[in-house]
Amino acid sequence: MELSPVMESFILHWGEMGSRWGLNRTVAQIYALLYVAGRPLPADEIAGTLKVARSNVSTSIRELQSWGLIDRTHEIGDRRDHFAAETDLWAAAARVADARKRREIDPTLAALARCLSDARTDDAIGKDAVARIRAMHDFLETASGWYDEIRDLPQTKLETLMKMGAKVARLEAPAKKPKKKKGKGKG
Amino acid sequence: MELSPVMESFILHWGEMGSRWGLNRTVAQIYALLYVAGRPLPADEIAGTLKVARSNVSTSIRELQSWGLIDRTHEIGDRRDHFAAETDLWAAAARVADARKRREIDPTLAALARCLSDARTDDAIGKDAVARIRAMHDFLETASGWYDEIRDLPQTKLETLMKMGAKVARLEAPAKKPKKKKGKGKG
DNA sequence: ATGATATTTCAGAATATTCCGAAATAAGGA
DNA sequence: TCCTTATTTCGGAATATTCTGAAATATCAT
Repeated sequence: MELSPVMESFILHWGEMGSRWGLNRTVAQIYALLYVAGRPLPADEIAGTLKVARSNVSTSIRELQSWGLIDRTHEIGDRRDHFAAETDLWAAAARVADARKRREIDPTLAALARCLSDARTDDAIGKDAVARIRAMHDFLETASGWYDEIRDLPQTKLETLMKMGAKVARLEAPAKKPKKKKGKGKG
Repeated sequence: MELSPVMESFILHWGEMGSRWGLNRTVAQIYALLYVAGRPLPADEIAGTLKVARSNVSTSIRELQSWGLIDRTHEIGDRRDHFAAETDLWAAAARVADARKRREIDPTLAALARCLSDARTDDAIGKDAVARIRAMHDFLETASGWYDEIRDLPQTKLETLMKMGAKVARLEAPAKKPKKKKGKGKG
């Protein structure tokens, strides 16, 4: 596929961004390419356009599939697999978030729980240290639970919720002395 | 500092986790150590406990400071710097989120805006491709704006908001034909 | 079956990141 | 100032990750 200057720039920037979020450059670039392309592309065309090895595309495609970010499609008269990006960005973000939670947060929570259980037979650790580990466990668990609450909301409901959020932000906490409404830090 | 088995396990797991979130292992381990230690430690003690080079601690400390995750303190009669972890996990998470937004999201948004502006003079790119790039830009901008809305909320208000979230989740969207509640993918 | 095309696997090369240790710099006290 | 201690810088070693190209495997048509 022929890349226009802007498409190329888009793909490059997205590759950069992706690599900061745990995907590698090629994986992120492939997603970006499929996203701008707007039509399913076969693996060899991806390799040719991005100038990477065909085998690298194969591996990266597999990774994108494991994140649920692309679909495999077919065209009549063409035996090759074609791949299309998930273009609903809400869905894409939700998939990445889901996957990261499952891969990173959940195992960490389990490890922390194990620490807490082991702490009972560890007589070299102080009560306060255990309390801090518990605080971390509980923090992650709470955040994780909230995530479960909101992950299935469609965009429209999230918008409703966010509007509520703006209101909630303005309700002063009952126990605290209300401070005059001031420019809530805009940036 | 003498590490008990559980403390060691905690530090190791946290290092693992941190490395998946863009911090390197040593950086994450130092944070974990300072977090469980519950008191400020000097750099050489950190190096000794974690068995890493003193210089590595120096570099990692600087990184932790750039994330706003540790404070530098002093003790009388001791010329060395001491470092203490931010133990308020809400604050810590907010700092990391802030920093990542500033370092990753904001520059990406700027790059996308530049793409959109350049697209006007790029006659090789299609209207639909530009529209998709715009969709991505707008998505990030919206998410970014929501983040700004909620980042200053204290935990108590977030809790209120989350309770609302659960309610919002149950309101069916008015415009769309309500689809019979089916097993909303629990896995 | 056989040949043509598509895809995956994998060893090791290329690259990037992390880390150490020596040397340089900074800061305090006599 | 000079000596001592604390910290940082930085070249390159150690390690980890990514990528390639060749070989293996799979799929389909004849």
